[in-house]
Amino acid sequence: MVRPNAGTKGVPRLDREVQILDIASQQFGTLGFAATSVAAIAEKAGISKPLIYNYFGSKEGLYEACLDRGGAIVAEEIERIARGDAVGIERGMQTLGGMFTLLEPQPYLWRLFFDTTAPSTGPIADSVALYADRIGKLAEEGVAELMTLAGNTDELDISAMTSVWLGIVDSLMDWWLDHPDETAEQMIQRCMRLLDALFGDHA
Amino acid sequence: MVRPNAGTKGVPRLDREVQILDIASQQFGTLGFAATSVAAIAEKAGISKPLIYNYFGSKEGLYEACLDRGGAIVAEEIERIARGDAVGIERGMQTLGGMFTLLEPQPYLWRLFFDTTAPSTGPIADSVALYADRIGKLAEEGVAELMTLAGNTDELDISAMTSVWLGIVDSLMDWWLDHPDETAEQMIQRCMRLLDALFGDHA
DNA sequence: TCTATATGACTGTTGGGTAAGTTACCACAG
DNA sequence: CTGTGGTAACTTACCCAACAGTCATATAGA
Repeated sequence: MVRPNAGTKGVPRLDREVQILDIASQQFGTLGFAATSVAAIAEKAGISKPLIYNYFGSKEGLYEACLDRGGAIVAEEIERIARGDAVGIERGMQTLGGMFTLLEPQPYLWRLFFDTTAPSTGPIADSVALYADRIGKLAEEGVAELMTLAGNTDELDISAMTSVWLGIVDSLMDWWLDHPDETAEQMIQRCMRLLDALFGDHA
Repeated sequence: MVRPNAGTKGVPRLDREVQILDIASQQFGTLGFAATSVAAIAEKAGISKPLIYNYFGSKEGLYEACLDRGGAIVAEEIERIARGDAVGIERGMQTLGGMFTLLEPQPYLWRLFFDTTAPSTGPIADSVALYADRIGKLAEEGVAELMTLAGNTDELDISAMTSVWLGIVDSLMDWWLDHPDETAEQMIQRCMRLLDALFGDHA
């Protein structure tokens, strides 16, 4: 039987993997794990489904690979900023700015770590937890610092405030996805203005 | 053929509908639309799947019914508070308090309106949009008020701030779901303390 | 007997995952 | 400079489980 396209493209595995990860990250990040189909990713990449399974083993394996690639750069950037000497709100703003700059071409990467439709058990949950924890830990550390300065060291308060902070970052990333023409710099300026509106000396 | 249970329960339709809506709302609200299966709802209710289809027509119809029931009370409460004379942060805190009190037994109801796994086209999207808009409009109105007081009337700024505000409510509801022993009153007190930590006169 | 309440058993589709084979290319023996 | 065998890249066609949705039928009570 004639299979006119089998094996004829000759794209090296590593190149193909990068291409697949780019497309998969975008799909997972915008639609969520559950709503993303492997077949759709294959079609967007112009290849067949089995090639993806050959390279990544399973849908979860593919998601994990996306996480590993995206998580590394995001966590490193946040850690870099955490090593600086900014504290409280200032540290928060620096972190936000770092995220905007880092994720300028692909704000959806942020959502990989907090996708509620990802499986909550199995190896993927561990992997998600790893990065979510790594990011969450740093967030919690920053929040705890701020709260301590304000004289509040209640653990549940800190936990709730961390959740709120991550929710704020989340919603800003969502908003950015809905306004793709905004540059990172514009987002940073906008956040400054929002902060001003909250903390400026008005009644 | 023997069907020992068919038609023997004699539960009036309205009672059954309420029971189904209770269970469905909880499942949709905690797992999301996509991850919830009608069969699972039927099993939890101790009835069969066709009865649900008989009463609600489709999975989307069931979701819509959940929305209508939940949306009505949530939107009304927010509107009630909006009619009051609180403005700015104060109005925000009152709204939060109202939500906590209203949703004390079922914080997951909040998530029905902002479920990203719900279909984005068709009648369900309209229904979701209806309530999300109704809630979003009031949020935007409150945010615009606050921003105007601070001298900022930029539309995109207001849009972003509204998104952040809804994200804050969202993350507090999520946190509450993870800490089911907290009472509404405790949540309100906690939010007060978080607000203090942010706006108190510390360095 | 008529109607509301209810069900077991089915269908069709979607989507994750797989088996088996095809094509191109490269290394190397003759 | 040719065959020949191994391997990497790739595909078609399929399997199977989960799940939305349906049909025909059964029970109980007015």
